[in-house]
Amino acid sequence: MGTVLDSDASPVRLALVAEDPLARGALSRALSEQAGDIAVIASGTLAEVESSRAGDAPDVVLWDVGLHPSEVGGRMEAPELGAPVLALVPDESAGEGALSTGARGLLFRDVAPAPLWAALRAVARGLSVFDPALSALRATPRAGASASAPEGLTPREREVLALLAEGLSNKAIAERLDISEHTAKFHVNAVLAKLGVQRRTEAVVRAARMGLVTL
Amino acid sequence: MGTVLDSDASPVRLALVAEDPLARGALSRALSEQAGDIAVIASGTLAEVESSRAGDAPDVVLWDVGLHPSEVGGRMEAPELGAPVLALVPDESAGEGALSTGARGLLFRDVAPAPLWAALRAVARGLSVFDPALSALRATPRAGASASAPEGLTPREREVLALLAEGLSNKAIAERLDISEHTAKFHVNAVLAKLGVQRRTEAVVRAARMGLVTL
DNA sequence: TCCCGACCTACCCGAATGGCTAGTCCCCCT
DNA sequence: AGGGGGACTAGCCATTCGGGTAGGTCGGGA
Repeated sequence: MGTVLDSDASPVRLALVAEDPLARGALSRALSEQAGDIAVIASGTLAEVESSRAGDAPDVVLWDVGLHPSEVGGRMEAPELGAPVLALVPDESAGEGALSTGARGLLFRDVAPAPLWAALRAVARGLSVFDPALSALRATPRAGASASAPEGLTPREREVLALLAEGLSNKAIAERLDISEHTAKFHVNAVLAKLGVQRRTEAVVRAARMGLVTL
Repeated sequence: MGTVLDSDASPVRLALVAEDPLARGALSRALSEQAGDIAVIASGTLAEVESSRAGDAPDVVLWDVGLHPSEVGGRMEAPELGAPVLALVPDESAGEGALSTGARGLLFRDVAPAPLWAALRAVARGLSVFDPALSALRATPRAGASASAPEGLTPREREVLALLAEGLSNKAIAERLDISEHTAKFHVNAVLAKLGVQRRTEAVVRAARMGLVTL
């Protein structure tokens, strides 16, 4: 942070951390298709990136925790590279772990490119960024209250439920998830069925009562 | 989403809401110095912007709650312009209030330009953005936050709102209140209008957040 | 007295919703 | 290799919603 000019134009220097080469490649490729104000200065597994640390530290670390973060080992080990970490998680449970390791932001792994770029820049500027569906985790100790039935609900359905709780219409949900309105309806129906209700409003109320979503 | 290019290049359409003309001017000026991918399509006080709503809705609302949001009146009234709201608050206490009105992001008023741009883009993409010092909020069970405005809502409307929060259809509400379905719709519409929402689900969420109903 | 607000009823119409059936990928598990 | 499940797309159809407009009654305050 210094001159006036660096305010926005200065490229964001990014360190990309992912154990899975495939995921790393996909992210790296997607990143490179960017206008150019995001520069990948390091990429590799956690060990690789931490060792290859060449003089200049990144502005932000994009950390893909992978599909099965729990299998990796006892606890999740977050990158420690002197920069805020934006974690990509497969689901809510992984989000808790990532947060506890100090992640500054939390997005789902399948986030669309545009939001990802925006999030990276925001985190690089020192902000915290969350997917709305994950923002409930913030500082929430999650007192084992998971009790309810997240089971039965697939990840996609939980995602839809979260948007449902935002009061979005099917069309809006479709746009947000970048799927067809038909599919959005499909998922909404699945949620309604699994929650045993007829109306989306009911679904939101029940979900809120069960702690599936945070209003 | 279609081409690669639209992913990030598409300009963000912003509505700027601030009661204080000075603050508005400062923000507006700062905004205009931007590269150009943020277009201010509306600017003014809450009332002004909400009324001048010209056809196309913004992608994001930048809302400056001012220096003394508590003095304004009993409760904070958030912009409801069909877009996620990024609130600029003077301190943590104001943050709680802003959150309870549904703000999607929370930054301090004196945030630097760069983080602000980044945050605006992220919120426009559907993400939640917080200043790290504020991200711990939300966990607080909206202590004094309730206080809200049962005023504005007539007794009958509050009654309808309660049934709305049960997920009842217009017909069901009509039967429960022993009035015609037409009348039920009438009251529901009144509630929607007074809460500033389009969908009954939204109404329930907002009402819950404001403490008007208990889920 | 007259006006106003709360409350109630009614009709029209386009959009949204939910319910149903059906089909395609893809991946995992047996 | 085959089965099953999740994610996605699709069309059809009846109902519900939401918005707008246009009334009606009643009680209280100006």
